[in-house]
Amino acid sequence: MSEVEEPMRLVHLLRGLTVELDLFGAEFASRNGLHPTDLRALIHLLDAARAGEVVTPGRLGEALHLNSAGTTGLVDRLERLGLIRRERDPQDRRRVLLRVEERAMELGQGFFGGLIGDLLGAMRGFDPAELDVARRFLEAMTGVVTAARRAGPE
Amino acid sequence: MSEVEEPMRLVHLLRGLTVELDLFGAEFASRNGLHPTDLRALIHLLDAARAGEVVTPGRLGEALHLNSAGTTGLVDRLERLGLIRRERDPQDRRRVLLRVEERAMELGQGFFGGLIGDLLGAMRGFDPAELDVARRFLEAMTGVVTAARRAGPE
DNA sequence: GCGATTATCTCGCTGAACGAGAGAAATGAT
DNA sequence: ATCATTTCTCTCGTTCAGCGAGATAATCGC
Repeated sequence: MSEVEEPMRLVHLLRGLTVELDLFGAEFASRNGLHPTDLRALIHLLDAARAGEVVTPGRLGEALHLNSAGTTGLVDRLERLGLIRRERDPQDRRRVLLRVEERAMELGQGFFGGLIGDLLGAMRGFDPAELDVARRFLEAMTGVVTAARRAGPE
Repeated sequence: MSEVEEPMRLVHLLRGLTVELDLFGAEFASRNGLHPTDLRALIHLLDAARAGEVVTPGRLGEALHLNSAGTTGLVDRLERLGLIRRERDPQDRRRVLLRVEERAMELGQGFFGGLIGDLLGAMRGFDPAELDVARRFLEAMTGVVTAARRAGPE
């Protein structure tokens, strides 16, 4: 194996990993009557809820690159599924706050819980120094992709 | 930082990385008038072409989890875009072979080329032993996700 | 040959997401 | 204070990816 092969193999591993994660999410979504977009929205809402942030339809649509009409449809869907609740903001009554229901938390737990546990389990096969290398590596790769995205894929 | 925090941070890094890669792909796709499915199909076709394998609509649809009607639509789209060409298999004239056009190769190069170069560049900041750790780490994580997917997300 | 199987495509439909724009509430200038 | 502007959400009508059902055509097994 030459010295060029090893990094290239890592690139393919990265790609393969993202494909697997996507498929995992897609299968979970379809089992629960969710569309890919719904799952992405749910993840975003749960992240925000955990960070103690308030999400409005506008912000959600922005995060998912949906226009306002599509966002309304998405919020309607999530509300119909009992995952979120609309609530007028008393401070600024133009705004609607999206409250995450208990059911959404449970669903998120079902999605992430098991997988995260397994990932953490697999990480126990690495010592702290190795995990630190992995962290630096992932940070470096994420930085590259983020930068490339900002610059715009040519 | 406790010892539990570090692995959890790695989980979030992994997730963040896949999100960034997805967004990168989605932006590239929409810039070129492609749907997410079209890009996934293109990647699949280019991979197969590089491996010297022949792809038929049936196999492509299977890989992307589309039914036959959806697959026909997808192939129509790709053909209309001049990315692939339909060709009857002379051996088994029920089958159609999907030939990848030059244009698709160039498009794939535009998508992967720059990003891969940047990723390889960033990897030069790691010595061989570290890259080996990263490889083992990614393989372990991929294994977990693949296994979880087969078992079925609960 | 002839029925069963395989591979692809056609038809009609559903629904996610879009563009355009309406409607309500807040903000700022005069 | 009032009126124009801006902000936020939602409605309407449309487009199009993907689905289910089934038609069509070629191959294979007996």
